[in-house]
Amino acid sequence: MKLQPTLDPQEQHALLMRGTEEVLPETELLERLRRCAREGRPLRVKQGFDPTAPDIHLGHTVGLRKLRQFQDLGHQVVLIVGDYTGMVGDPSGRSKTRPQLSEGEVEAHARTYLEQFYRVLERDPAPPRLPVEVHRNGEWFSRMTFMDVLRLAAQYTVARILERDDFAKRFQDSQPISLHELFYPLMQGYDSVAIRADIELGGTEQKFNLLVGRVFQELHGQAPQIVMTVPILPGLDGVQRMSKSLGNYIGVTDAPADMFGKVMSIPDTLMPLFWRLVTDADDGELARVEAELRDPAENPMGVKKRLGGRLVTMYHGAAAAERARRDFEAQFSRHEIPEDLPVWQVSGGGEMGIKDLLVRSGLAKSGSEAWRAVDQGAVSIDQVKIGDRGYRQRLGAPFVLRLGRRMIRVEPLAH
RNA sequence: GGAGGGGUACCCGAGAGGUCAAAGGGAACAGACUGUAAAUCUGUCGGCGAUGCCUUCGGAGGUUCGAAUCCUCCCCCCUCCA
Repeated sequence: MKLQPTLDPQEQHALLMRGTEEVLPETELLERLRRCAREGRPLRVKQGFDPTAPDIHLGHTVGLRKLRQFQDLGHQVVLIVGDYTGMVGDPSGRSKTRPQLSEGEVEAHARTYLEQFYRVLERDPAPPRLPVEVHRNGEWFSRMTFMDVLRLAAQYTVARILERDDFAKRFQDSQPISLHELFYPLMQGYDSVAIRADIELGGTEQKFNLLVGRVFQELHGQAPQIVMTVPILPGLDGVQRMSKSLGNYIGVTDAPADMFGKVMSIPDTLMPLFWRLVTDADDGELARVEAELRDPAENPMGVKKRLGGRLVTMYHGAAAAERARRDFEAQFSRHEIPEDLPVWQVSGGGEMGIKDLLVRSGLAKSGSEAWRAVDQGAVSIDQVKIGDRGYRQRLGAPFVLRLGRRMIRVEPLAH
C-alpha cells in the first residue's frame, strides 16, 4: 500500500469505503473526514481483539488491512487488546458460553497478538504516518469499582441486549446464557468511550457491539463513533468463518509451504472473495481475475496458484513464494518427494513394524488408525504402497513414510 | 423454594434390562476420480501384541447371571410456578 496522506476527504472516503460491508451512519464518514481535515487532526480508528487463541489468521487481516489503510492515510489506529473482555468471552455469533480465560493465558496471548499485528500494520512508521496506539482494556476496567459497573449496567436495558440474534436464539433454544455474557457488549462499548473513538471497525458479527459504543459515547457527551464493518472471511472449508478453533484457518505466521498449500485447498468459489478481502490487488486486477475465472478456457488452478503466491509474498516475500509454488508443483502435480519434509529420527538398527512406524512417527494417532490406513492402501514407503499389516521396515537408511497426504522423512540414527 | 423435562461417542441425535462399541445424519480421515477445487461413488470412524480382551452412554454407589437402559444419592442444564 502506498502512502497517501495528501488525499482530500472525498478521495479518502472512496478508498475507505472499498471492501466494507456496512458503514453506519453512512453519510457521517465523509463529514467526519472533512471535519478532521479542517481541524487538522487524525481520526481515531479503533478495533479490538480478544486474545483468545494466539494466532492471527487471514480472517483477522480483513480488518487489520483496513486499519492499515487508515494508517497510510495518516489517521490514528487504536488497537484494543481485550484482556478483560477476553476473560468474559465474546458471545457474538456463539451458541454457547465461551470458556473464560485465565489472566496468565490472556497475557501470553496478548503478547503474541501484538507481535503478529505488525505483519500488517506499520510498527515504526515514518511521519506523517502515526504509530499504532495500543491499549489493554484492563487499563480502565481494572480500576472500576462495583458501583462504576452498576452505573455502566444501568445505561442499557435487558430488552435491548436480548434483541441480538445470538442471545435470542440461545434463549429460544433453551441454551444457557450467563449473566456476565450480557456485559460483553457494554464493555466493548465502554472501550470506545475510554479511547474516544471516531470510528470502530469490526466484522459484521460485531455490528451490535459496535452500535453499543455509539450509545455510550453519546451518554458521555462524545460524538458517537462511526461503525464500519467488514465481511467475515470464510475458512478453508468454504462454509464456516475462518477461525482458529475450527481449524480452518491460514495463519499469518504459517510457513510458506503451508500457506500456499492451504490456499490451493480452498473451494474455487472462494477465490474472488479471498482476492478481494485479503490481498492487495486493486480494482483492475480484481476485474481481470474474475474475468479469468468466468472464462471456460482458463483453468481456475492458475488463478489459485497466483493467489497463493500473492499471499505468501505478502507475508514471506517473493522468493519464498516462488519456492512454495515450485515445491507444490513438484509434490502434487508431479508427485515428487519435496525437499523440506519434516524429519523424524529413530534410533536405528533392526527393523520396525509398519504400525509402530506410523504411530511413533505421529502420522497415525493410534494403532487402530494405523491398521485402517494400511488396509485402505493409504500408506507408502518411498512411493511404494504398503498394504500388508505384517510389513516390517529395516532401519538402515533414510526413507520417506507417507499416510494419505501427509509424509515425513524417517532418518535412522546409528548407535 | 415447588413441579416437570433432560444430560448418549467430535457435533446433532436414536436406543429404555441381553442380539450395544451403541441406529441415522453431519464433520473428519482414507481410496477411486481430479487441479491438495467442487460434485460423485466406496470404505473407515474408542483402545489394544486383536476372530478375543479392555474402557466408554453426566458422577458415585446398588439391584441383576447380565445395566446406556432399573434403584439410591450427588452434579449440571432447561421449562413452568414463586
